[in-house]
Amino acid sequence: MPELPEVETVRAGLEKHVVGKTIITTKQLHPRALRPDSLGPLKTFKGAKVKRVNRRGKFMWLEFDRPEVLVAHLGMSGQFKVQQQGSTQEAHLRANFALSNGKELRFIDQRTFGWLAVDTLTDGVPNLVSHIARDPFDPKFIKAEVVSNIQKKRGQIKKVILDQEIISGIGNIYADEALWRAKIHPETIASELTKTQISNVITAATNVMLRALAAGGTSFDELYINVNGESGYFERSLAVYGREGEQCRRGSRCGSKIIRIAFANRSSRLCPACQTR
DNA sequence: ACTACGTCCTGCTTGC
DNA sequence: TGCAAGCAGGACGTAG
Repeated sequence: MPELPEVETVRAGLEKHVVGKTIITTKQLHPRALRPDSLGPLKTFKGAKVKRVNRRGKFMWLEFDRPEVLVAHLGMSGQFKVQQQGSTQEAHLRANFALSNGKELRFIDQRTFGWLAVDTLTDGVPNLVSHIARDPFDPKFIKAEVVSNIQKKRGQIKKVILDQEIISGIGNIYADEALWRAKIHPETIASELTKTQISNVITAATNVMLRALAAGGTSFDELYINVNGESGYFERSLAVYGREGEQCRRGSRCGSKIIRIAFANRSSRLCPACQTR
């Protein structure tokens, strides 16, 4: 599942492979590939030259030599690939942009939770992204402010850190990992935590995402952009996600097994010994 | 204003 | 063996 590290890997890949290229033709292959509130069709970008690729949380956008930007969210299964023009089409190809260098930028999305949109910027951020909070890697992210905002919330801490309007970039996997690292039970009410505990959660989330980013970056294929959330990091370093029934990795003192509990129609994974309420 | 839940979707896994 | 139910999950709309 693309969370911040995966989206950042895609952003960096796009930056490397499409900045400076001009979009020659566009093709939308699925009705939901474009958000209904998009300011226009994909062909808005015909003849546009890519200037830069930006990101906030899990949202990214391409900027061109014109006011319109292409906003993208990968949803659950979205991918970008840069392939040779005319090469075999992927099964779930949703949109295609022919580039000036003989390649194609392809948006692929099996479960169609992802989307593209034409938008414009206000103060450097697309209007569709203006409600999203800064992520921990944003130079203007102010940790003390976020800690303060989190402490005002009456909801469960996991719900709060998944709220993209409070802190962005964290998804279900990194939320579980961060809470395990900070030894906080996901159902703890945010306002009942100390500032230090909340600060520890944010630090843990930042660190776990940094490590994932490093792993994703090294496994990045030079020839095309392909991120499906399955970087080597997932198999080696996750402490709780996908590890229910297995031993807690807290070292020799904790012999507990990772459990799974229901959370908002989904699941949380945690160590019942390390993460008490 | 805030919270909780349903909805969108496809493919893999589980269980009868 | 075959089929249906369960599960995965981000963001948003709506109901309470």
